[in-house]
This record gives sequence, C-alpha cells and structure tokens, in this order.
Amino acid sequence: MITLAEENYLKAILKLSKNSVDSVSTNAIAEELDTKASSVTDMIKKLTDKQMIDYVPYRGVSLSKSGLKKAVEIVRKHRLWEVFLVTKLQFKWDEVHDVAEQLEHIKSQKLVDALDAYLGYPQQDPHGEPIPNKDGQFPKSFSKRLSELEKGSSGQVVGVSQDNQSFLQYLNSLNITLGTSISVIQKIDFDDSLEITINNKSAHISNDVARNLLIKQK
Amino acid sequence: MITLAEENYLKAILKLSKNSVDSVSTNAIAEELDTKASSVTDMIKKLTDKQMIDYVPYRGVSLSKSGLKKAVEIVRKHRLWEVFLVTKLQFKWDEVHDVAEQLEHIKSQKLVDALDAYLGYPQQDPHGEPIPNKDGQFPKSFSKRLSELEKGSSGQVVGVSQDNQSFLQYLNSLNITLGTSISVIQKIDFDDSLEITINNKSAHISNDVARNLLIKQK
DNA sequence: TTTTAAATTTAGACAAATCTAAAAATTTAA
DNA sequence: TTAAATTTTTAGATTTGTCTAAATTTAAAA
Repeated sequence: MITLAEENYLKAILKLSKNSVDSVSTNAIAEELDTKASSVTDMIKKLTDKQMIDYVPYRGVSLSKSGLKKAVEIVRKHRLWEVFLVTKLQFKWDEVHDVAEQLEHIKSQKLVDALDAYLGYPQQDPHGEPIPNKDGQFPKSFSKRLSELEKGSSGQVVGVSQDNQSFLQYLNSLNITLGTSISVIQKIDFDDSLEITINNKSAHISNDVARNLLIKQK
Repeated sequence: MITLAEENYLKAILKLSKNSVDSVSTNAIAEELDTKASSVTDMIKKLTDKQMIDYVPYRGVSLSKSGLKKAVEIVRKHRLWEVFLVTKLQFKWDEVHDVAEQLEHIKSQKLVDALDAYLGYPQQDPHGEPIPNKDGQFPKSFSKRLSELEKGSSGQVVGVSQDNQSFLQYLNSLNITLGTSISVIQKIDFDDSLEITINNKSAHISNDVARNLLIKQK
C-alpha cells in the first residue's frame, strides 16, 4: 500500500519531469515539496525499493512505469475534484487547490469513476489543465501559451499552467479569468514582456505571466 | 492541529458514549478501533494534553466540550459524504462506509458547508442516522428501534444504527431496505426475537437485528 | 588541473502512532 | 476479605517521515 507522503513525492516527480526531459534532481524535489534534501534522499530509497522510481545515486530519479501510472492517477483525481468543487459547489478557481490536495488522496476506484461520470467526463480542470482519462491518457491539448503567440494574434484564456494563490489573485486583479479575450499588441524583445489588450483594455504583462496563460486561438 | 488518528479516537469515544451514560473504558475504545489497550492509553494521554477529553487513570474517559464539538463535526462530515455518494454518485447504502471513513477527515469548513447546501441540508444519512447541523445540533429523531415496537404495531424502515457490511448484506438478503414496511406479529420472550412481516411476507429475526433497525411509525 | 563551491548522501536524532511483555490497579469470586 | 481474574498502565521497541550536521561526490572556477 502506498502512503500519503509517497503519493506526494510521486506527484512532485511527475510535475518536475514535465519541465526537464531527463531525470529529476534531489534538490528540485526538495524545493517542490518544501522539505530538506536529506528527507528526499530517504524517501527516494523507499520509492526505489517499491520500484516506483528509477534511481542512480547523485544522478537523480525518474518515474518507473508503475510510478508514472500512480502519479497520473493522483493528478486525475486532483483535477476531477477541482472540477467538482467549481462546477457543483461554486468554489472559485483560486480556492480549490488546497482542498483538492486533500481529496486527491482518497482511495476508491469506484469513487473516481463515478465522479468522472457525474461530472460528464471533463477534459480540463478549472485552470485549463488536461485531465487524464481512466486509462491514464491525456487529451490532446488545444491551447498555446500566451508567450508563444505572434504579435497581432488573439484568443481566449482557457487555463493557466501554474495555480498558486498569488498568481491567480494577480490575474483577478487584471480582470483575466477563463474566457477572457486577449490580443498581443507588442512583444518587447529585451525582457520578453508583452503589450496586450484584455477585453479591449490595454495592459503590460511580464513573460513570467504570459508563459503561464493558456490561450485558445480561433 | 488535530491528527487523523486523534480524530478517529474522538469519533470512537463519541460513539461509545451514546451507549453508556458515564465514561468510556480503555478496552472498549481498543475494541472499537481494533487496536491494543496500551495504544489507547498512549493516545488518551495525548488527547488529555490537548484538552479534548477528560481522563481519570483506570476510570476511563469522556469528551470535553471541544472534543465533543470536534467529534460531532467528524460525524457530520461522514454522514454528509454518505448522502453525496448515494444521492449523487449512485452508490448503494452498503458501499459508502469505507469511502466516507476517508472523506470525513478532509479539512475545509467551506467544503462542508457547500456540500451541505448542495445536498439540500439533509437531516438523515442513507442509514437513517441523524446529521448534525453546522452548529453541531442533531435533528430530533423521529424513529424507534424495531425491538422497541409493541406487538401488532408497524412502520417503515428509515435507517439502521449499525452499518457494518455483513449486517447490511443480511438485510439485503431479507429484502429489507429503506422504506420497507414491517409489522410486529409476535415477540418471543425468552430470546427477545421477533416474528414480523416484511412487505407482508413473514420472517423471524433476532433481537440483535431488531435493535439495529430504525422504524418510523405512521 | 587543482581548488572551491554546490549538490547529494550518510549518520544519528526525534515525534507520532503503534506494538509486546511486564507491572500495577481494580474488580470479582471463593 | 483474601485470592484470582481482569483491566489498565508502564517500559521499551519499531516504523514512518522528518530533521541537523557532517561526510562524500560531482560540478565549476581559477
């Protein structure tokens, strides 16, 4: 049986694996989970014993087949619960994260499947992140990062690729929410920031922000 | 912050307090939680330090004001989640217990309140048990135990006061479910068993079973 | 290519929750 | 009202997950 702490490590490793192709470092995991490198090393050994990850000392880790499967299951549960909280219980999209962090650890295959059906098999969570299906497959994404759009092009916000509280609150202050129309007016070369319009009102945002806004073009 | 184990102890003490008026013994808690008496003593000390219970060594424990409040909150969450599972996700009433045991530990006041509203402020769970409201107050119960009915009287099943798998499965085999009409034909003195009719078909049940069937009389 | 810096692991410790075995207190019975 | 049985507590150990401090390995810089 897999423990709660182990699940959180697997999830962190999956998340970090998406950024870099190769293996994930001890320090990166420690930072992601706000813990110490030595604690990570300890847990790495446990997960290696359980064959959830592949580990070469000093060289980092990567998810094994069973570890990947488990991690994707947790992501699936997290995102389904987020959909539930927003669509059924009227939570705001920036209020769901902490609760979903708890709900993702509930163990019941029947529950996940029933919840999925009840929600109508959603393909994206309230932040626009794709929801893997029962077999662990992710739907093809149909959105781009705002930072990747050409000057002059436009589209609608369908999600964010980062969901920490302060980022979402910043978006709220800019009046950016799901569905907001955004056009790229100018791309500033030296810092990759953007001049944009938000529902036809102009604004200036950093590349950091633009990189985490998912846009669907017409 | 209260831990998961502590929550389970508080819930067990609340449950046992309902049977006996005075304090709850170490052994009774150990049996309820399927653990050892020495483990119970250890946990009793922790809960006493946190002022969740009152404890006199060798004399047993009782819930303090804050301990009672916390225990009732857990019961409330457990029963609300059971309602959710049955009414929204089409779980059977004998399938909900294990999942609700996990869901009851999710910490979010907003979630509990939103769930309560979403379910229409139910007063009973799928087993007929009363659901305390936001202030911890239980609705007045309007059901009796079948074992307490007079010979000749009748009513409908509105719940059970025990929800272990095998009991619920036994009820299923008797075709007893929520809403089933039952009449008391004869009360057998020497073992307190009952001759009854279930939807007009006669049957014989032990006092053990009758004591755990909640009946609403017309 | 040494030296220095950074990353990682090891060693040893701690808190939470549990256990077994033994001791102490309480209850029951002779 | 003692003796026996039962209940409860204590003592000491174990597992999980974490930590600090020190040692080791790897990477970067002089």
